[in-house]
Amino acid sequence: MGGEQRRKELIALAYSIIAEKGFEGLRVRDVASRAGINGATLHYYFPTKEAMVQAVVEHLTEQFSTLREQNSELTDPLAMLRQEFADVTYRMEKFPELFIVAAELELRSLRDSSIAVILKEMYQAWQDYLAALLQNGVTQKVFRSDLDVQTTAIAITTLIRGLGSQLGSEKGDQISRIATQVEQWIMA
Amino acid sequence: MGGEQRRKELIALAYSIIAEKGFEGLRVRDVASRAGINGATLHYYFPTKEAMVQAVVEHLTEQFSTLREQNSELTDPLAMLRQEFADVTYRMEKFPELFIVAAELELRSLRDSSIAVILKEMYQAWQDYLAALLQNGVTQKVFRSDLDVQTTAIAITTLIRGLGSQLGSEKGDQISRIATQVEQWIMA
Amino acid sequence: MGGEQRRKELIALAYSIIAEKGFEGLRVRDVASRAGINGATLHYYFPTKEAMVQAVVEHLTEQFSTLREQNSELTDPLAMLRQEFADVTYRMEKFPELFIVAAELELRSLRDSSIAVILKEMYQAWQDYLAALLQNGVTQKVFRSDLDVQTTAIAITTLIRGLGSQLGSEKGDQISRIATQVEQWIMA
Amino acid sequence: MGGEQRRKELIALAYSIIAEKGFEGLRVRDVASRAGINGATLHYYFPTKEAMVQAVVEHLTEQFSTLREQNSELTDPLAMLRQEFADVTYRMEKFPELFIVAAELELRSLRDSSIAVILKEMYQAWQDYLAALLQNGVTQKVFRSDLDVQTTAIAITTLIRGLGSQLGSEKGDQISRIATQVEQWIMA
DNA sequence: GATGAATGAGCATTCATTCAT
DNA sequence: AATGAATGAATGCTCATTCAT
Repeated sequence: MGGEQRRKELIALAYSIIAEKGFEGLRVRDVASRAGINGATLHYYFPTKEAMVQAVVEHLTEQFSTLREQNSELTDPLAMLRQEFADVTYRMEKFPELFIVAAELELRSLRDSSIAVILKEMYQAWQDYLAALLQNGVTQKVFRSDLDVQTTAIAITTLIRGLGSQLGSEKGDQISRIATQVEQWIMA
Repeated sequence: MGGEQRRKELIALAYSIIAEKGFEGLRVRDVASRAGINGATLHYYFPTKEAMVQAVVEHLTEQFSTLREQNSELTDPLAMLRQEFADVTYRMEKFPELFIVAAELELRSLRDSSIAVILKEMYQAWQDYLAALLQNGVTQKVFRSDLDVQTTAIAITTLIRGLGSQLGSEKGDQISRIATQVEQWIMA
Repeated sequence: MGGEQRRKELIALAYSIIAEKGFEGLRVRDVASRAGINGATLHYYFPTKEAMVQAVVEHLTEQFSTLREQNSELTDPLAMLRQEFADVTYRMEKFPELFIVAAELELRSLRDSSIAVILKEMYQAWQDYLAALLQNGVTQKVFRSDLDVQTTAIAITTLIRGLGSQLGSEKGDQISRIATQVEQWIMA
Repeated sequence: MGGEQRRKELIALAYSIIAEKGFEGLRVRDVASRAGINGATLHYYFPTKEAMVQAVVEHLTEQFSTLREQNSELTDPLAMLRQEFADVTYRMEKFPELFIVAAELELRSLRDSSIAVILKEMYQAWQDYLAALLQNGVTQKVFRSDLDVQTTAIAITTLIRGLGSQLGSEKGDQISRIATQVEQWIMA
């Protein structure tokens, strides 16, 4: 449908405006004008600004889970962990908005429980995936036997989330050095 | 000075409002009314809202560097690292706003370079302190010899910053578990 | 167009408020409420108060040059000069705001060069017209041969501008007496 | 008295601010700060802003009548008229604020009858002086016999008032050219 | 005389939202 | 689907004025 297409366009535009200017700088009119439509028309697609934001949240979770689905053929825990870091590095360079918008949403989730729920779910899935991966590595004796997999999963996701929302041109280097460190730490 | 006192009160109030509602929810009028004064009176202390925010930023950096100064008598690297985690845990429980406001500022720093400068300085001091601590530990053979101290310092600060701005009742436990893990990882 | 109509209405209302209360007394809200619309709606037509004022300036120049265009069929210099005074008298009685707003703008032009430019152009055209008229009269020996036409043109326009912004019920008489004097002075 | 001195200083400062920025730009605080005192202190000298403005009006009338008193020894009508133009030229160059503030007040007098009264008195005195001068010249057959002295007096004052509030670097030349013209016109 | 602190009323402007067309 | 026009409720900020000290 043309209508559904436009809706998606609007969501993507709102998404990039949030990345650019934060939630603070998100204006219904701006989203509309970037799409070449009238501000009033936008309300045809979203009854309210809040509804648009909700759609952006959903958009983010989709973006977030896109890559993981494709790498499911790997089985080697270390390779999978490395792939994880590679994914993140790739996304940080290609789609830095992803991390910025995520950070904006995390902050917002402190006051908006509906966002909190969705975000929690999103990050939980990531953590679970990592925890399973790590557990697998422990079982295969690739990773050290005294590893607290749950805590490590939390640590890795938190680390990555934090790195993502920080700025810096040498981000790619940084993350690869951190990846190397983490590997060293958890390897048997 | 009565005037200076009120100024500080206003900064503290703005600070807590930012923690509660984010920058998005910061209203000059709200700060004023919480202080029991007229909105116009606030402009007697701060010519502009932006000036007030700047004062809040300075307030945050002061808050941030308060505790570290007191623990300077320690010399044992491991004890110092543990103290670092203990400090953070203490602050997260007693002054969770600290981390929330910091996270708000981090996001804002993406668009406001004057904030970026101050934050960078603030975190850099922390990282330098940690790096020195870790290096000391490596030299004393308390920490493993293949430790990349710079990267580890970045990892630890990023980890803590990330944990601080996440919510959750069991935060204290989480951080102590992570502390234990990190210890295990970096010890010789 | 309904929209263009309203825009003109707003300009006319701002124009009369300036005539009534001066620039000092011009309030966006007042203009809006006289038009029966919300203050915010006015900003739909003019992005800023300053833009509205600019539109008023343009309105004034249009008003100012309206009559002259109609009298272009006259050729006798004396008749044309008399017509000029008659025009002014007519306008002073029918549209006294014209002169008051013009005087307000003249004062404002001392600090706002964009207004200065427009006013200068407006008055220059008038002076040029008068100078040509006077020169014609000199050539035709209707006016005295030692007449400094440029200076006289300046004197007459300045005189009229000054009279216009002065108040007084007997203005009509005054101007006709002055007209008679000026005639006497410049006639051969 | 030191107090009376300061009062005069404040009036002079308000006077120059009006010349600079118009009534629109007159701020009690600005006047005070230029005098190096607190805005509240100014209210010790003037109960209200309006009272200060009234004092400025009086100041203007004093300024206005200063020069005339000194030239009373002249008796030749033509010399006196020339002196009048010379005075005006001198003032326009040395104290252009005089004419600007006068123009501001003229406009204000349209809405403030108390100012209108004072201004009318001020200009009337000038007109009366000029009318007497002209009448004297007619009697002495220096000026043409068909001169309408009242009207001419009005015309000359209006002309000068108008020239004064117009801007332009070549003002001095302009006024002397006009003076020459007027002389030519009214001489026998 | 002078000031710091406070205030109320007001001001231009912004913004999400509504609705007839 | 789309828009022009409108609105109410805010928002940051200004300013003359007040008053205790």
